Amino acid sequence: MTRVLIAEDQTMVLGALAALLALESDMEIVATAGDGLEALEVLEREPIDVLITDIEMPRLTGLDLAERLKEQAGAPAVIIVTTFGRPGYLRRALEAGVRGFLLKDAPAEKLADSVRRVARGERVIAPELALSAWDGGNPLTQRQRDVLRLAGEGLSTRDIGTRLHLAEGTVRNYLSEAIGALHAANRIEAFRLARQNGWL
Amino acid sequence: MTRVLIAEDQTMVLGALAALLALESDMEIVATAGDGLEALEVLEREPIDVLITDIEMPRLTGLDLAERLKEQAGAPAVIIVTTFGRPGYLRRALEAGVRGFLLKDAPAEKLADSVRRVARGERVIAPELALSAWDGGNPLTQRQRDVLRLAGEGLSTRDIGTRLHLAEGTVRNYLSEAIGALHAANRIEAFRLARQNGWL
DNA sequence: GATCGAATCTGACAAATGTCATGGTGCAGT
DNA sequence: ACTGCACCATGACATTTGTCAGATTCGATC
Repeated sequence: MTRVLIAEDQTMVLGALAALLALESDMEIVATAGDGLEALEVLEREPIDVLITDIEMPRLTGLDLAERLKEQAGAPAVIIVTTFGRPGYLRRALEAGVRGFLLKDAPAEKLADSVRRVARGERVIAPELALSAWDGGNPLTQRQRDVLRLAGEGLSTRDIGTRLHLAEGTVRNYLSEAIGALHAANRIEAFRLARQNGWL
Repeated sequence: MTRVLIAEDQTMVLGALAALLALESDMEIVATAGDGLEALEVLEREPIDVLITDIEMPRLTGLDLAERLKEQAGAPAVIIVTTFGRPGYLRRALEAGVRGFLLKDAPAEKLADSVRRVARGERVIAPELALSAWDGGNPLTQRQRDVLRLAGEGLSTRDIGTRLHLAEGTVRNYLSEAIGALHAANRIEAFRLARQNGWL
């Protein structure tokens, strides 16, 4: 009997996924969690074989969760199930020792199948992403990311400078570099590209 | 026996929702669809009592689908199930004669319950949104929306002008108006605000 | 310890963006 | 027919944003 924990912030999707796996006679849904912190609490008091988790959740994301578990002995095998196949996400997940990485676009049957594989020690990576993981890392430096993230919220150059304790010219420079690195035309496009690729 | 059709582009979520409703003995999942057009095809050849649909889907969105069905006689009752509780979405849905509007944040049991209610002719609106529907309509004019949408993709003023056959000054003017109408500081913030509220 | 490269900062200048004043068109109410 | 009002459209002007050349720091390599 494989003991499963599911973490997902959209309650309806969480319930639906639980219903889906509950149909499998060799699995037991021990508990469900609405975010990463709840999942950690469950893990403290229950032995879990496989943790299925979304990435984008409040308080603690699935990636942060996986990174924390990597340190611990006796941690469960982790399967990430996400909407967004951003290369940066997959890369980070692999570095966190995640054993499965699936897209919500994949057929539903794939999930139970993946749980069994991962429980056996295998790895399961969404095939459409398997290649993209190694086409280079993040093209942005730390500062470029900082600045671009704030620009994406609609802050002006001046406000970004104030927030990061930088001169306006410096902020513009980082933005310009980021725009160049991403082959974008302006800060808006640069932000969209970086976001799409999980580089922020 | 209530005959149900589900439209949702994330295959795994689709499968999970189907599994969830299949547990109910008084419902039959007649078919599932990956987008709005597929749903229309099914509706042509199968009698359906209740259509459950996501909003953001490729090719034909759930809102467009609902608007088309409004015209037709013998159309099914429609329940929208969406991630985003944007006021503009709810307003448009209500105008399209939708009978249910739920968030994916709602508990899973709520779904089967809602299907039964709308099948009986009742309306089901996510309580946290019921109020927000009437706090004023869309503050943007058609042209402001057009321009803002393109600006949000990262196009320059010049490119937007070319695309819409407008002078650059005109484009800047609409953007300026939109920025003012939304109390934003620049086009980026304006885009974010408009998007969050479903005004695009 | 000299050299190189990468990342962090900055200001001057050019280009794009935001504001404002103005005019045109169509439509509802008088 | 006239008035008021909302929306569409434009160009002149001021401000913000993007580019570029260069200075500084710090760690890796020879």
